[in-house]
Amino acid sequence: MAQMNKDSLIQFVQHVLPMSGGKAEQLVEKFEPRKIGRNEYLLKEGVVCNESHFIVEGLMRSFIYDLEGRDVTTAFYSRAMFPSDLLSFFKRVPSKEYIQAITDCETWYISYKDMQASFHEMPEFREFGRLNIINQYGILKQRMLSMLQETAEQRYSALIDSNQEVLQNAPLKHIASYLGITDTSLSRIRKDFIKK
Amino acid sequence: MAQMNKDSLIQFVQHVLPMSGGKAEQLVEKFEPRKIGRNEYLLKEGVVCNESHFIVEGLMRSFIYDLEGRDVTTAFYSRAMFPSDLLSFFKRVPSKEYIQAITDCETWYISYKDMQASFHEMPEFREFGRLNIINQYGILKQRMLSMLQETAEQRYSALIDSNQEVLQNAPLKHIASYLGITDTSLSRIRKDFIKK
DNA sequence: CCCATTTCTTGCCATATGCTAAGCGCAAGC
DNA sequence: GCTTGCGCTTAGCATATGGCAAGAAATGGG
Repeated sequence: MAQMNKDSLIQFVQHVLPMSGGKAEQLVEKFEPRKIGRNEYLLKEGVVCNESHFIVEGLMRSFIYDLEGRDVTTAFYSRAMFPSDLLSFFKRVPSKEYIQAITDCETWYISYKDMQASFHEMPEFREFGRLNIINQYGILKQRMLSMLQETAEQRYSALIDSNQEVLQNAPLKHIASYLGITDTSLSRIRKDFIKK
Repeated sequence: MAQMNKDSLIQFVQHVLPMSGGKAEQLVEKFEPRKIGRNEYLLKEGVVCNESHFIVEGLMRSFIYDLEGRDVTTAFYSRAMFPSDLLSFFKRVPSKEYIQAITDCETWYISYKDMQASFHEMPEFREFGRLNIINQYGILKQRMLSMLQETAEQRYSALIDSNQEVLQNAPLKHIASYLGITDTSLSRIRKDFIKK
């Protein structure tokens, strides 16, 4: 396997918490490369999430089965994002959701054990970790707001503006459940959309 | 002003991260009491959130004005919750939302500066802080899921089951915008609900 | 290459929710 | 006591979305 390049991860760390390149390299020292094939699972329901992945290339989604057995997409993850069940990872409880690769993916990952060790050894890592969680929270909150304020069509419009990759690779029904509507409705919305 | 009792805060800390009572007392040493009157603002848009409050008694809500100028309730906060704009507090950016007391409130609060100091001095405080943020994330995620999967009526039902205090003190229009519907719709849902 | 499956679209009708406006009850202030 | 404003309900109609089903189009596996 060709040696993967850590640059995107290092740049991401520096973007979250400004620091020297050398320090950033030190922070990500424990991250290991991984390739995940299309349709492969990164995490399954009932399992404690034990790794934190950073996506270099590819697209993933997380989903759950609701009470009626419907597959509900809870998030999409593409380049420079961390697909994981934060609750499961940090609280060491079984995951309630699945995470699956939509396309072939390449990631850098670190185990829970190594992350805890780095938390203890490097104050910058702690700070990076905290800011990263806060950012996840911010993303989720923004999405919550869009559910409260916007129509399904507006949410769809925002999604294709912000993440073309999802549109091109994820099947319509997964996008629909992510937006909180049915695939039928999304198909109609898309039709109206083309006219404009 | 009568001396407020720190027990509920101490118990909360121990609940989030099990530790001895003495250790817990040490953790919350920097928290100061505060009384907030009905309708008073804890935080306003454009201001950097500088304090983290723990509610001992009372009810608050956070809200924003959307692009059309509508008042949208983003959260309710009651006993043992932390009303704050996490993003503003930890990233030191201006808040996008308001936080206002619905009833007279009593809180224990700590300043950003003191919290940072405690983070550096006490590993347990760091761990408590991280778990606390993760828990906030979990609450938000759960609410996101309810928006994706449940009808407005189911969300209303869940709210009155879990937080009677909101129902009794918050005006219907604020509950409605929190649920993502109009006050008209909520009034109808409530009517249907009584029949059952 | 063919078959089976999945994905997407569309039509029909039902239901949920929004918008506007009217009306009622209640509490605050003059 | 009266007015005013607010909170809540209700009605009529418009729009958005869902449920179901059929069929077309694309995809994948042998």
